[in-house]
Amino acid sequence: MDVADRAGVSKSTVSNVIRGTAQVARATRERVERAIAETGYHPNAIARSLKARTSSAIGFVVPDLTNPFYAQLAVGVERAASTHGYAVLTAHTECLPAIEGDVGRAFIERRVDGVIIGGISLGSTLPRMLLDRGTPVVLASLGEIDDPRLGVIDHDDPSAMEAIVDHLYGLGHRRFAFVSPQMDEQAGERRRLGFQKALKRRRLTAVGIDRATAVVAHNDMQAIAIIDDLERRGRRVPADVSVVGYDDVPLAAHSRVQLTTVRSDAMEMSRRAVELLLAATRDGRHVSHREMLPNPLVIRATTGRPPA
Amino acid sequence: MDVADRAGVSKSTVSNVIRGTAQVARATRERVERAIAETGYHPNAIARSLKARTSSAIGFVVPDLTNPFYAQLAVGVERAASTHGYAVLTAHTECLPAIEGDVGRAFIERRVDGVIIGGISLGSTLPRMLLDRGTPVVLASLGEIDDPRLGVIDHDDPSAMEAIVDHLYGLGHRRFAFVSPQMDEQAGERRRLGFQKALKRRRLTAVGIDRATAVVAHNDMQAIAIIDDLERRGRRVPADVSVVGYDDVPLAAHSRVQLTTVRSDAMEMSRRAVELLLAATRDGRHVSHREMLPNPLVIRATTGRPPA
DNA sequence: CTGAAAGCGCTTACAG
DNA sequence: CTGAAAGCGCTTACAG
Repeated sequence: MDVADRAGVSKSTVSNVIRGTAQVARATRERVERAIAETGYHPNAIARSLKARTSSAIGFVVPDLTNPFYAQLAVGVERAASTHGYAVLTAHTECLPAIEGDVGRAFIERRVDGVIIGGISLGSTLPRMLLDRGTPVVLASLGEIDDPRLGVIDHDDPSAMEAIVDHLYGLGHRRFAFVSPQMDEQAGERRRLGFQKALKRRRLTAVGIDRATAVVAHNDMQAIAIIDDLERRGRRVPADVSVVGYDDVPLAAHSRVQLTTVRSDAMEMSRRAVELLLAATRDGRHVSHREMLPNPLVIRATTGRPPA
Repeated sequence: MDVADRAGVSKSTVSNVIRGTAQVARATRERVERAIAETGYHPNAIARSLKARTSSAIGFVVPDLTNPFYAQLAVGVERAASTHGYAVLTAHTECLPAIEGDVGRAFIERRVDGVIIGGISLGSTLPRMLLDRGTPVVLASLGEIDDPRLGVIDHDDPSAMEAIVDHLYGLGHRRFAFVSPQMDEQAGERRRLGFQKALKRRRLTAVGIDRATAVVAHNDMQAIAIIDDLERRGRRVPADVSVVGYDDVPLAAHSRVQLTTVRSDAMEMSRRAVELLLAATRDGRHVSHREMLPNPLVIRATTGRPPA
């Protein structure tokens, strides 16, 4: 109204020039533009959202931003979303069901147009809660949850685990341990299962970490923490124990780390996730689409022959 | 309206029971609550925001989420904000002025109730842009920008730099180099200045990294990258070159890294930042308050005597 | 204790 | 080409 008064027009006209859609006489438009500049007016996105019934915001739920893999996912999501004019509400859950519930409620109340989930607790009800309200959701990197409405961008964890075990077995290892994530993560379960299947195929069963000559971690950050722990207790990596991670975070390639791991492309993953999500949002439907990204084994210097 | 019809009351009454503020007869309240449960109704926060003229959202701008220090800052901000019922809009700027401008505009249009800035470009106009519109802002960890309306939670970078140089000088180093951040960060400048002052006090001037026996990096991630680079080129740390970081990210304590650095407490920093910001928001004023957090030197294994 | 009315700041047919 | 009117889904005095 302030701008309208100053330009001597109605607020409809101001709206028309701002959105640039309707026909507005040149002189009128210029007067309005001048008034906008003079008043430093910025349209109120909240009012626009209320009317439009879309928030132009998406939710992003992540267990732990402190893990560089998730941080990269967050960066990718934010970058892709903002390119399309969407804001992103980030929620840090630590895979705690109570927090996941709160987050779901908050996202629903704020009417996010869609949600990208980077990781959730085992058996989480969050996706269904959202889906049932008509909010599209895509899962990035956390395994199949069985709902056809979901979008899923994922890796082939079982194959990756097979490749890891194959590599280690070829080196001569026979005593393997798997280290699950600290958090009760959905994805953890699937990797562990893949690992066990790969062992079974070779008529092996997992042993405790202290008896193992090869330790497979759920992700890189954990592998790096395990190396720290082993070395503090006087065991050398890889001379005494081989360690394998998962994700290929930037640090994994560092000269002091040189972690053998599985490469995943968080940037590409999040880019695709946003793309699929926004397409669904535009069409007012669920994503209902799944795709796999390649995740090759990267052999570096934390794996070697077992001690004789 | 749906809930109201089902409960046979007006929407005013529904509103009253939801907000729990006005007096509502027991029987009526129960009918309404039942109707809410049956319909799975969730209030529309957008409409509420429009009416209330507050979004219950804060903005968080960060140069690079991939840096664990910033990731921790983000976690702390999100955790503290959600505790108070605020959502956080995260924006990743890479210290690019163009992006900072876009972010500022987006935050203003979305009417965030305040913004926390973890890092911005040198000479950024973002804080003023926000402040001038009446949006409170607090700067975390990036040095003083001269505006009394700002909230500032910071470290004493000059003292930390003095402590670093003192440590190195005591070890016998005389040829120092400083490595600025890749991004054109505000904070980088101040640390560099502190570093130079500390050298000057000892009648020294900085040399290039290849001639230095002691390298001081703007932050840990950079220090870690420098170690990688040096070691790939055959120089040993600390036998040939000492390296010091800044931040004390979790990784700095790792057995394979053991980085000498300056401790900062991102969690505490962000907690305080949110606290100050929300207090200002509630009172409809700017923060206008600054405080320093301690940042002691942590001596680990990347610093030692210079080669003879 | 309950509800009708006004208003938050926009957008969007529609009439002129 | 321009503006009056209705409506998005809430909240909030205020009357009854």
